[in-house]
Amino acid sequence: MMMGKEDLGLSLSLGFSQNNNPLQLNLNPNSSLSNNLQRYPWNQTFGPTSDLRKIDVNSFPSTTNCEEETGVSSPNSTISSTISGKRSEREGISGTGVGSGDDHDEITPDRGYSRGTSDEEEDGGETSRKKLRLSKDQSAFLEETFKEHNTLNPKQKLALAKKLNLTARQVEVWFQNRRARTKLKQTEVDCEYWKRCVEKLTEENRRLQKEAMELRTLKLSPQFYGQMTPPTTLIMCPSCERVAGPSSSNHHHNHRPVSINPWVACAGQVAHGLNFEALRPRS
DNA sequence: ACCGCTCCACTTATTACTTCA
DNA sequence: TCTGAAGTAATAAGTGGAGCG
Repeated sequence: MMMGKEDLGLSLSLGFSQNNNPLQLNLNPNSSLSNNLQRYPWNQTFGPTSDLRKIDVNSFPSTTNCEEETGVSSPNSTISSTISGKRSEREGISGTGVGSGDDHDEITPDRGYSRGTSDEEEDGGETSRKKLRLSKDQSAFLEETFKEHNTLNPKQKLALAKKLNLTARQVEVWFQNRRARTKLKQTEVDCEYWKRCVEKLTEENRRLQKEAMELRTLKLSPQFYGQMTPPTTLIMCPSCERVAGPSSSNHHHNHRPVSINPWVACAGQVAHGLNFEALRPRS
């Protein structure tokens, strides 16, 4: 809110149909992202043309093999990462990283950060975890990659990591967090949508209740009741589902009584003008 | 059954920023 | 106007569980 943060560039899908969204999020709990994407949709790693536009190289250590240097205690390695069981089991101890052929860039036990600066190294013995802030260029590149594919296969991950001078783990974490942010954002958008639906329905309900009350009043007053036309069956056009009064003989279709389903839209319209399409968030 | 891997949900820690006295 | 503490949002990273091959 008050942050001068760079825009995340969340080109979120604001619609519910997943057909026309650049960044669709499947909120169906039964379908995981990985399933949606058929695991690894982009069959290749980054082409040679996808260069690193202005990556802030100055903020990186000169070596590109930062991940291999990690046998030394990284200034950023933490208690939890050293003590921790699971993660080090997964990525560290085995040391095999991803099972791809890229043996150079495999994840190493400490998952050392790539931007260790001299002042950070001062507290080499420190156990508090230092948090890396990705540079703008790194973030931008990750963001663009994410726009194309929100998951990475191991090769792509490694290639991206190499490109950005990050560890594969950092790239992985970034993508995980990014997916989480996207999902959260989508949830917020959905929430807004349903809130507006409820408001609209409440309003409509109020209106109908008022109308019913008026009708009841009319019915109870004999002077009006006597003049009223007999109760009529609401007639709805089966094709366009518009309510047509019995007198509207000039309607373009044949009429027969059909139950009115207020939820069924006809050409974007819903009975009584309740149009939920209009409430749908747009991207 | 076990293993290695990835993903997600939840959480924590850190950083960058704003506000205010 | 400057300054430092407090508050806040964003986000990198840790952790554990589930699912899959």
